[in-house]
Amino acid sequence: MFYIQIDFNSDEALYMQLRNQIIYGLANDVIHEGDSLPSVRQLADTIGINMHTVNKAYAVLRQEGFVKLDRRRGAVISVDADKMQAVKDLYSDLSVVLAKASCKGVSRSEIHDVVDKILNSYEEEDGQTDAV
Amino acid sequence: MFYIQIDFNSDEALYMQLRNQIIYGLANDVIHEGDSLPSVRQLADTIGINMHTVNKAYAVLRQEGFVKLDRRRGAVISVDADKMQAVKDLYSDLSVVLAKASCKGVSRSEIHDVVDKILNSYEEEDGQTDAV
DNA sequence: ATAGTGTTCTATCAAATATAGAACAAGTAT
DNA sequence: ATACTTGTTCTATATTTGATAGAACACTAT
Repeated sequence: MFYIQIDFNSDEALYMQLRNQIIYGLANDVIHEGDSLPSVRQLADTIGINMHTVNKAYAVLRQEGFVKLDRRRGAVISVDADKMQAVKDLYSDLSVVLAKASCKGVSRSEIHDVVDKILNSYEEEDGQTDAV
Repeated sequence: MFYIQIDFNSDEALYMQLRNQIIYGLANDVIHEGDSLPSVRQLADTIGINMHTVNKAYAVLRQEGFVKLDRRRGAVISVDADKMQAVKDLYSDLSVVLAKASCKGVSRSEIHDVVDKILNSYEEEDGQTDAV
């Protein structure tokens, strides 16, 4: 298990890196709805971090509506697609980022190009690899 | 002085809130190239935080190429528009945000709409207010 | 000279991060 | 039933970050 890359020299918190990696996996169709994530202990052992750090990442993902907890199957991918909330979150997440880019002279069309480039990268990835 | 709003109950660091507010001011044309920012001590006193916290925000803004230090005028807005770097930064800043939105079912066109909505809000603001 | 720039140094306190070990209720496997 | 695994919760500790504070420095403006 599996594709997750953790950078121990990063200034980003380990549990946040882990959360992000799982979201990337979802966006790139490497992880799918209904998949079981490894147990907190197992994943912690695999990537060499503490159980509680993985648990925190899972708790965040649950809070954000990406996983649900099935007592028999552990943490299961179950995306709660609250569209209204998602658009709200997107708006606040983008505001600072776009302001910064705009100040730096990145044009509207260039911003749209970057967005498309990122979105296209999801579809180019093959989603058939059984990663978990 | 002036439009800056700090939320002491936010989980976001004060110096980062301050940095963001100044970038918002730039994007919304409330602060302009060549404007002097208040001194670290003065701004700290105005918004009720420590001098070193303001200094850290200024240091970050300098590091990111938004202000330069003029010994006679203090911190002066001077946007170093390194387009290549700005697009790179935009790309990495957007990757997690867009992955999250994409997982939540926000479509490509909806994302572009949010981007345009944010960018349009900059142009709607009048930039004639002498804020500093 | 006096006062004001940003900056740098030490210091302290609170909070966040990561680690560790132990235990719990619930479910699975044998 | 027994043993094991699931996420979760509790206490505890070490490290780092964020925010505060006071002092001082080199430089500039008046």
